[in-house]
Amino acid sequence: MPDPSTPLDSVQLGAYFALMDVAGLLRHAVEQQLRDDGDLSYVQFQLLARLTLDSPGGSERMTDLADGVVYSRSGLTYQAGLLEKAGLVVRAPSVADERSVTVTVTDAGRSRIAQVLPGHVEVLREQLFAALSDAGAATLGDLLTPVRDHMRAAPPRSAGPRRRR
Amino acid sequence: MPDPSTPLDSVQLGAYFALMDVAGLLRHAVEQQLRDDGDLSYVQFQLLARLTLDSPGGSERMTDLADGVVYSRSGLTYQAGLLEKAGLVVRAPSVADERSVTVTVTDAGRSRIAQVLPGHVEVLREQLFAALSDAGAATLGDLLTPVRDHMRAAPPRSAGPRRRR
DNA sequence: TATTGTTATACTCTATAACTATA
DNA sequence: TATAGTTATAGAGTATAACAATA
Repeated sequence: MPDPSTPLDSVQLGAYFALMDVAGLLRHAVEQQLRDDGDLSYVQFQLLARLTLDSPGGSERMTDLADGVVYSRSGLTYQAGLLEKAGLVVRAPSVADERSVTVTVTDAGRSRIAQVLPGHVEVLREQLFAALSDAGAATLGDLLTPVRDHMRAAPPRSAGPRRRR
Repeated sequence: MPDPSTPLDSVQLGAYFALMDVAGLLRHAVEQQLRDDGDLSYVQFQLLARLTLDSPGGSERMTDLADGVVYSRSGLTYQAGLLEKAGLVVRAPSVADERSVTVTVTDAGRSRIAQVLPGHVEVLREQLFAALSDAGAATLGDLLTPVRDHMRAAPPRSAGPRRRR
């Protein structure tokens, strides 16, 4: 049961800033690599990777893609539009529900991911795993996966009384 | 000694995506809170927090601030300009080296941080620490602090042979 | 009425390159 | 010459609100 309005202790503070700093630096390095090697933003890489690796048939509805990749619907429309213009995905109305749009990776999209992956892994090895043992990586995943699940489940901040302003 | 061009195993992959997802979601939540409660971006919060909490006399050189907060000099000039326009910091030429500019938090800047901090802590408790024990937070910090140090030390990616393009 | 997705728009942020001034 | 910082500029990304179409 978390206490209400006491400050965080220095251990928690340290974990928070370390997390944000590492992720920020890593994202910066990774954006660079993706842009150089495959002309992709990180969001575009996430979308392509999810369709290529996680999705049956390489297809998914826009709404399902939005959850866990992008934060606004219009942002997803924008990114999907860029991917489609580049020939990496195709959009088509769903058969079951004509309101929905199904996004599908193309062969070009799959090969773009393949093209980018080696350099991506190289950056991760150099930047992240050079200072993180295999056991450390396992622990990190075990710690953060429940956090991700919790954050995805909980409504961001609509509930609760609004603060001063 | 990391192997050259083999793919990452699923444990490492999982840790990587969990890290990026958690940090992305958390940053989103935190940006929202900072904007609502104190009209600050996360970068501005970082700058103010660093000056207020870490710096002797609340002052630091532009160059020193840039390291570890912002990635380009012009980006820092932009953010510092916004903070100065809002009356939260003051810029003045350094006495020792007239090329340098010293940035100093004002009282308004300190009180802005104080104004924003309770809500900030609340978000961290709800989003991050609700799914992370005290021991987990300690472990997380222990794992990520060396990574941060490594990433700050190593040149991002200027060295090494360039990839396909 | 609620949901899916798009569009228009406005804004924030970032980076590159050219430039000034001091060391 | 090298370093510190600013400026101009241009581009990428995001969010909000209004909208159209289907359920």
